[in-house]
This record gives sequence, C-alpha cells and structure tokens, in this order.
Amino acid sequence: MQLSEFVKEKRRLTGLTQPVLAEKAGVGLRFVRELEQGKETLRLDKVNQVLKLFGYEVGAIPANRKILTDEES
Amino acid sequence: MQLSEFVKEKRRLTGLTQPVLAEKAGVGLRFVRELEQGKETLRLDKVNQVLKLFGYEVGAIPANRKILTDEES
DNA sequence: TCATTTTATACCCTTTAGGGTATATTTTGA
DNA sequence: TCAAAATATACCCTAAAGGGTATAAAATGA
Repeated sequence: MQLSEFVKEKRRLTGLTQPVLAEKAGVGLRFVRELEQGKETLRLDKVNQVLKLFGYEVGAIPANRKILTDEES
Repeated sequence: MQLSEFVKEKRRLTGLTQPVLAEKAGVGLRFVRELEQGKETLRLDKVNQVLKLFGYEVGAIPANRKILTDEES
C-alpha cells in the first residue's frame, strides 16, 4: 500500500477533511494534498507529523510488503 | 529502530562504504551521511533510493514498532 | 436539482535540502 | 605506532519543497 493511500484511508476512517488533518498535524493544506496524491519528494519530517496522528510513523519495510494491521504489529 | 541505524547497519553488513553506497544509490555522499546521522528533514524519494538497495522501502509502520526481519516480512 | 462542502489546481514567495568540494577528525589494520 | 581509509564537519550554490492564497472543479446531501 502506498503512503498516499494509507493516509487517505486513515483520514477518511477518522472522518477528517484535508484542512482539519493539516491543522491537527501542523502542516500546510498543500502538503496534505501532495501527500495524498503520491508526490514522492516530500519531506520525511512532515510525513511523520501526519502519520503520528494515526499512531504510525515512517519506517523501512521490505519492498512489496503490504502494510501491517494494528493486530499484526 | 531508527531509519538512520537501519541504514548504517545494512550498509555495514553489506560491506559498503558511505561513498560507495551513495554512488550505488544515486544520491550524494552528503545525503548518506545526513541519513545515517538521523537528520529528519530528508526527502522521501532520496531515502527510498537508498532503502531500495537493501530491498526495502519507506512505509507507514505502527509507532514504536521494531523493524521486521526478512523472515517476519 | 442546486447550494454547500470538499478537493484540486495554479501562482508567488521564502526557506532549505542536497550536490559538490575542501578540510578535519576518527577509525582501522599492518 | 602511524600511515591509509573512512567518516565528520563546514562552506557555497541551485533547485525546489512547502506555506499561503485564490480560483476551479468535483462530490455530497437535502
């Protein structure tokens, strides 16, 4: 799963809009949009600010591996 | 495990020097050093170029979760 | 259907990531 | 011990990340 899809899904599951997520994460609205659209040149720290809201963070995962569910983690 | 430690360990296990890793990954030497020193404002795509050499990529992992071994993945 | 909400696109602007390179420091092994 | 290799630090420079904002398009639901 792409980071972009992950964020989009988590955001929707929590019922947040992009502006609200941006505000809660302390990043710009522009950033949230680029993140959800799969831009690859994002800054790591900003991505982490967003993932942290969902209890996640950026890490190294084996290539082509699916994301972990909370139960598997 | 931090991304920085992960890269440093993988690099040493494969017997690469920083300059060689940088060259193989297609990033600058400066970048490899900042990555291994835990700089947080790195660009996602550059980190991915490095992780890809070891068969890994950047992904969302539950916070505080240890890295997966290849067997667990 | 149509107004409201949400998301996407486009622009300007400031800050800085990261490349290169030079120098200093540390590590390593002979 | 000490020369060679590896790593760390410091500098300049350019491209672009990302914030803000304005506008357009799309989605939602009453």
